[in-house]
Amino acid sequence: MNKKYSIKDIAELSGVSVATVSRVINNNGRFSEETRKKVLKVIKKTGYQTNFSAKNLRMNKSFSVGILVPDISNYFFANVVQKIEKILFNRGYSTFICNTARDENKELAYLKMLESKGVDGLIIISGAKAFDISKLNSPNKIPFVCIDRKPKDRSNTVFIGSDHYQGAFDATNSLFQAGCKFPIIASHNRSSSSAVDRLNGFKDALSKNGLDFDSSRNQIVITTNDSTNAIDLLLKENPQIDGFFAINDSIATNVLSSLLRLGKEIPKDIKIIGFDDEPQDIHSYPTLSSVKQDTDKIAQVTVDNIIGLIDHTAITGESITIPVKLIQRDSSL
Amino acid sequence: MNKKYSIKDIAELSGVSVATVSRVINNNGRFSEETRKKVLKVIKKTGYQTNFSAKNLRMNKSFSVGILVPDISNYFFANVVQKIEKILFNRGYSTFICNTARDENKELAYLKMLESKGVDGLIIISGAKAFDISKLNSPNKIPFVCIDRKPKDRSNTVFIGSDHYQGAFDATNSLFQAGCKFPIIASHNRSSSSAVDRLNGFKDALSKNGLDFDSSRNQIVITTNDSTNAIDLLLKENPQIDGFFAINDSIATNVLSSLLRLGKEIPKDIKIIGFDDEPQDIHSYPTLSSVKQDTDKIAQVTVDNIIGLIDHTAITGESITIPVKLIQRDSSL
DNA sequence: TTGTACGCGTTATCAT
DNA sequence: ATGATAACGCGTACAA
Repeated sequence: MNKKYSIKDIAELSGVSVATVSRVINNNGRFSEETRKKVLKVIKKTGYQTNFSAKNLRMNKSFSVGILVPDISNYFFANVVQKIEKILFNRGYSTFICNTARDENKELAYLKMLESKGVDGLIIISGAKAFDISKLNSPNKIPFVCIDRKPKDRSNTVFIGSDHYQGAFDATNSLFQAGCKFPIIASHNRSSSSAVDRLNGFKDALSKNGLDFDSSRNQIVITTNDSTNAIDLLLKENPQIDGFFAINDSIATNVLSSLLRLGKEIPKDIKIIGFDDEPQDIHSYPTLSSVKQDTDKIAQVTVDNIIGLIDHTAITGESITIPVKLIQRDSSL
Repeated sequence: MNKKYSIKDIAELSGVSVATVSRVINNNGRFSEETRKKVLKVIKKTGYQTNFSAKNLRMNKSFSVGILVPDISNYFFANVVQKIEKILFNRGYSTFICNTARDENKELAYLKMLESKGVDGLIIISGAKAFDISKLNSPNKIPFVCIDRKPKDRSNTVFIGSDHYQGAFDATNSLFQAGCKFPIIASHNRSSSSAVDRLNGFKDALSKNGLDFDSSRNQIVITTNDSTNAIDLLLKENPQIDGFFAINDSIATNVLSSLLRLGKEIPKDIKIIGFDDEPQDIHSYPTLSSVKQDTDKIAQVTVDNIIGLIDHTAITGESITIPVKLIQRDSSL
């Protein structure tokens, strides 16, 4: 087993000073090609690696960022976090991924820890409604970007989100185009800015097609794992219902299975479109239509902006909307 | 905005030396109750937080661990990682979650980075078949535990895995008990120790019920998103097939939708059981039976062991098997 | 082009 | 019970 080498060891082994080694490693200052080769050779031979604790301390920079995410086992979140982490790694940053479980106290605890660890930047995914960076001690010090849920004050951050409104609008509109006369929206009981946007898109698509939104007839809130009874009731009261726009794919599959259980034929009797384009959508029967968020783009834009903020090459106050795409499958044809 | 306080500032503000402040913070050495109160008061007022870069440098310990995971958007992995991260955080450790995408080069790159960042321990989830910690520079220095996939050499690590064999055996056996005469296994084309264990469990359940395993008739390897044709073919050749044990839920739903597409009735004509108990199993139609891994237990045991190894209160060489549980739903009744 | 010396914030050792 | 100080590994201003 090898021992752990420090920059001092490298200096001694290559017969130069630590300053020179440092310069070679970081390509700073000037040095002869000869010493460069000599030093690099020793580094290679010894397998020397930078001690980041020392470097961080000296430079007051950690080459790491923190990501706050509500639930990493949610497909959309996992997907975008994964892509962000990959891009960050390729750009020399490592990532603390923190699962807040939608708990504001946890969020704060994580933020303090991340601040203490000296992260250079923060990525907040769908944070608490009242997300407030000012709870931290060095508020103006740590730059942060927000994804998915609009923060209260957008002036000191960059906001990146999908075009939830347009996605909902397109999905609902396509239900009409496929022949639906009375589509409704199936949602959960959490209120996030994305959920609000999706609801608005649904409403506007309704009115564009000559219908007024009535929450008692055009909306169902799914709160249980088996919503068969609730849906049965609603359908009995409103037999004209012939389409569902679900606020996410989990609710869409929930609705789908309930409808099948009630003997409905999909898409003949009732059509369904979900949101997020989860992998299993192609394995449901019938296959599930869904609105796909561009997680590649979201991740790329997020990393560009957080690193930009860290390097002072980007500015806050921006609000970036990423287009979405409706994926038509059997459930809405 | 507050400035950033160092231990030196706290010392000055409370009229003691930095040494005393350090002692109070870490509850080391001895100090009067009076100074303790005084110092803590200043800390509270200033919002002082430890600078971990400095602490790490001094103590040669980072209070952080790295997790290598093949694919965080896989439900099982996301779930166990999430729980591990939570427990670690509660025990004062932060976590670098690294997505290796089943790429050995990436795995190595991550390991080097983590080593450089000075992580105190490593958690390897389902790592490369040839996972070899000796590629690192300080091999004997960083303790690690392995989850899910058995490492080549188990003597210098702790291995933690579900009882895949028993899960597969129970699932297959329950198919027989539900009336199946000729169940087959649906698998993917990756070979992992867990996949091998599950296959063996399936085989043994077969022979216990008087059948010999024949890979051309008792096994189908799913490689595409739509396996309808392949399944159709196999069913035509072997009309006696009346049950599927799928190696995971993704393949199970894939098979399920194909069978429905082929006009089969589930579970009347053919019964299905999957593996991992993913959330959407209860939203498929019919609901999907599955073998549930105890991710709570896995996470807890993992953290106990890695911290144990770090603190030298645990030893390597152990192999811990976590029981699984068959969840019966409509697809196999 | 290269070397010396200092400081980053913390903990630990040795005094007092 | 408390204080002074060395040491951790690194980057850099300044000197040579």
